[in-house]
Amino acid sequence: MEYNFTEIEKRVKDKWAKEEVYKVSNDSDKPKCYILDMFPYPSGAGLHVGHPLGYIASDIYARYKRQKGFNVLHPMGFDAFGLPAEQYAIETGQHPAVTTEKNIARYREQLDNIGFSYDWSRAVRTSDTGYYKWTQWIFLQLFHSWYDRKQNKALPISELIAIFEKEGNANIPCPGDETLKFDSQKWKDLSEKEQRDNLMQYRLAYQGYAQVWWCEALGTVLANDEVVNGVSERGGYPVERKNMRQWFLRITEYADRLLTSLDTLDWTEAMKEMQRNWIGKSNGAEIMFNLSPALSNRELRNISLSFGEGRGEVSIPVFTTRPDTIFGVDFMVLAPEHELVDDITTPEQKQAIEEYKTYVKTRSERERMSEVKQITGCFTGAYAIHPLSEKEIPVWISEYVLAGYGTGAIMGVPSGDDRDHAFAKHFNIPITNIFGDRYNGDKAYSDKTGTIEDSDFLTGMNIPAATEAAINALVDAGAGKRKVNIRLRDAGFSRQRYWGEPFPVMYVDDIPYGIDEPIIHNDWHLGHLPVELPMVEHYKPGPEGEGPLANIEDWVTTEAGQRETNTMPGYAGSSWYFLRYMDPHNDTEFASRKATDYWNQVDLYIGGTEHAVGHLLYSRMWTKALCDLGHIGFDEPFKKLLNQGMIQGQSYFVGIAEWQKEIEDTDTEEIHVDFLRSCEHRGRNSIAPSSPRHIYNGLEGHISWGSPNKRLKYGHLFVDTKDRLTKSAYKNFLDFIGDYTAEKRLEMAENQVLWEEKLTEDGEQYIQCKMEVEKMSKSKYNVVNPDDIVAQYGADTFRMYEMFLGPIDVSKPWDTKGIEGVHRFLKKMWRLYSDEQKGWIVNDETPTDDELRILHKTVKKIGEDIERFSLNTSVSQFMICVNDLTGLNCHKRGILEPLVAAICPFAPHMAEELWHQLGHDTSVVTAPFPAYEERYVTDNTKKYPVAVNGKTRIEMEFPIDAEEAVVLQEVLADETIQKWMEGKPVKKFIYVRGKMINVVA
RNA sequence: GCCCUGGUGGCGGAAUCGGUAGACGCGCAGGACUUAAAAUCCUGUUUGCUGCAAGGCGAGUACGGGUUCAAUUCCCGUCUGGGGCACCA
Repeated sequence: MEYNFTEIEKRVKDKWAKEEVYKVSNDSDKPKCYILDMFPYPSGAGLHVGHPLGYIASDIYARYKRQKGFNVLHPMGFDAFGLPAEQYAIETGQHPAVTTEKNIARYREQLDNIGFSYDWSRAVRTSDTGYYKWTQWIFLQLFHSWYDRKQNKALPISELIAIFEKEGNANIPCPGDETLKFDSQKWKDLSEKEQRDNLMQYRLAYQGYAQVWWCEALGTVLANDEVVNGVSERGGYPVERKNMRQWFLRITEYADRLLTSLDTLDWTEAMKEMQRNWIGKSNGAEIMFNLSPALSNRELRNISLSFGEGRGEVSIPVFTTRPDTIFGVDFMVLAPEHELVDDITTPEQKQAIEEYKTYVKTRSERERMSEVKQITGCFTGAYAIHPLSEKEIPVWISEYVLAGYGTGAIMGVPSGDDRDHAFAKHFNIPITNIFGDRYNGDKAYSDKTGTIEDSDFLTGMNIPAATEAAINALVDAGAGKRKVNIRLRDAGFSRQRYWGEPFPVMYVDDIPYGIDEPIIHNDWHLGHLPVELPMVEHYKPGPEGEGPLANIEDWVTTEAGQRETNTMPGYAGSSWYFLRYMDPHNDTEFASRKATDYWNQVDLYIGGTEHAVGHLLYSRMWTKALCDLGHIGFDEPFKKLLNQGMIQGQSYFVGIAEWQKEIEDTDTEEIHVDFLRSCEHRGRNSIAPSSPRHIYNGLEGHISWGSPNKRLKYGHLFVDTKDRLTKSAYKNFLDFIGDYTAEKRLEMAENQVLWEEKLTEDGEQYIQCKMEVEKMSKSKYNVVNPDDIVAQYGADTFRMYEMFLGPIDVSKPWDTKGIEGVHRFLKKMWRLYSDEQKGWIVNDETPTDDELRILHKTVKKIGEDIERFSLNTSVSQFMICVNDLTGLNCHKRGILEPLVAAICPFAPHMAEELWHQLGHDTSVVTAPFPAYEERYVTDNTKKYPVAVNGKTRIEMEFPIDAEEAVVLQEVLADETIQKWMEGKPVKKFIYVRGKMINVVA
């Protein structure tokens, strides 16, 4: 019987479903193992071959662990709220719930097709009310909490109120507003609104202001993704930054813990490094620059900031990591949004500053950070006084200083910082050199070595010493303090959108309350979770850029108060979903403490690096907060993290031909290669210089091919192995596109294509295409659907091929060319068990030592490879094993039965079928992973490469336990070795047991 | 721009802790079986020089340096592909 994968896989899948083999219990004597995939966002494009890469790897690991005797939790679900569904709703009028449902059904089908061992009874979707009820509940816990910096943990806000009533906030610095100070009496005298405003400055979920992309024409707030080249993607309307009241999560309070507990995690160093950089903790100083009273706006005298208060002037704080360069300050730069800009600008500069600010409103943060060559800025007319030298320093604004980072102002040290240097050069600001000969006037000296020069009392000191001395002097002068800065910002948690979790918040007299607070909860039926997302007729934004929910008057206005109309962002649901899988149907808690204690941390989490700082940082914070508040017993969600690389698509491009008639040299005419009509234009045409003579429509002319920059849609389906589109493939392409009548297609294929001069090996005309590797995406017409591959080769081949492509953490383009080899391997393995003519051929003969060695070495390597996630080499090892056993003509049960159990994680369908045919009633899924015996995997001799002076010359065989003296003697006796020694004495003899031998002459 | 990461035959990749570079697979070339095809099997396949041949000599892991008896692996610099940069998920 031959390997009929279609029939086998169907039968096996039905069996698994019927017997519920993947159902996981929370009660087990076995050790637990929690293996999780980052759940997908179910987009309309469906699953493509890139998605399953990580899923297959985790599935192999999960199946392996299960066979190794663990109780394995391996769930899957859907991150179902999000912008694309809403965008699609805006375009087509279909409700996101409907399209999301459809997309999830499609994903589920595609996932099932690949044979994953998920316990689907535990599946979650973030958009289900039964799920987001608990997302809202967690939000309320954060809202009702504050962060105690002394105990280093989140505590209920009620405890904070008790402290305020007793002693005010003297001992509790306010994270939201450093200047906020009150004693117990003052607290008690505050109105309800004032008290709650103050509490808001402490809450872990709080309201503040943030800039968003505002599009006047669309009347809506846009995501970064929806802004392309400074205009809205939809419609191309102008956009600008606008300040809006938003919800935030106070993740900055967790910065230190997020940083230090990274050390407890088994993540790649790169991933930890990215998180460390994102948190961006740096030591330095905050330095106050007072405005020069003589030269700055006199009305300012009454304005003052917290620090530097009492100096009677306006002061601008800056943060710097290089206080040692304080005498190199030649100018100051404020972020254009800085709150003091309007106040300090002189009347003469007012107009210029306003114009500049208008320009900056159109710029994204990304552009402002990355476009370093384009230097812009504007002088405010104000001057600051250097805190130590008392020199006057011009105050500028520029887009390269961001409002959200540090204090939103910097001291410009052009001789020591590249961007400051470029700025000073561009605006002709004189540069003070504080690095002596190391600054040459052309390029800033930004190295952190050497001494500081021409800097008063710092002159001659090295950088650490100068840093200390500078800080001390600034502190003495009352103009500075030591400061630790973090780059991490509080996370914006509101979206002016429809398709997300509604906030469990109501406004009473414009004061936001959690709906579980007495004012809402006690008197009305409204105080219960979930706050369900209401149905809407349309997705138009509300007034003033509010979300679509603001349009539903009946919903917004309740007896208890006005509802919050923002919704939560995509990462809300995904920040805690790993907990829900542990107890997915619990309707009294987000998950029982028993369940979270049992499953505990995720033992292995697999997903893409694109989530390195977003999702992974927020879910770590949520976990810590839930732990602090006593809801779970661990404060890190993902013990081990593995990143899968991206599978990219192959896109094909063709050049447009330009044809120049022989008769009139100047008159060029573009040849209408009609299929190019279905190609998307990309970039500019450039005409190749060569112009071979060509006959087209009976006229002779010159042809020049443009550079290949027209996208050949779905090119990957039609080109041959040499990236050529042949005439016959072109006909298929036309049929596939289906835009033309059959006659027209024939006409196009026959007459309207300019084929290359040469023919293929098979004598066919063709066009040479150019392949480029791009992200696999529907919009690039290069997606490959796993269903097609599974239909053609089977799920087992697909699984093994995805693994065989290379290490899971490396990105690579999808290429089907090698899949035949993997498929051939499975067929070859099948033939060890079943012959096409003879049928089942497994016998009960006693295995030979050679056969046992092959098996045991394979089992050992597979186990080790899975443990270190080197799944591509596992596949190779199976191939070697099957090749060897085929060579030995081995059909023995003693060898082949363990082999089935070993390949089960990779090719579960085939394994199940063979297992059954081997006579087992139970599923192979529960069969123990075979053990290996040491005696079959160790060799007692080793063929050593023998090198002279590092160059390998011969191979010599020695017992594995050979003594060095014996080896030395034999090696030196060898003729070839003697020849290469050229009679010189042995300087050094290197014998690494089991590895190699090197003689140094 | 900043942070992270990759670069090895015609192609995907292997070499796990510094120890024989190119395992395994694809592709290609030649052959066997077959009326034929499919399927299957066998041989060769980094490159240059040399040899009738077995073989021999040299070069080679993006590029340029360095450390070492020995470097794909460690260090410094350069080029280049990919991901992220706070409202795509």
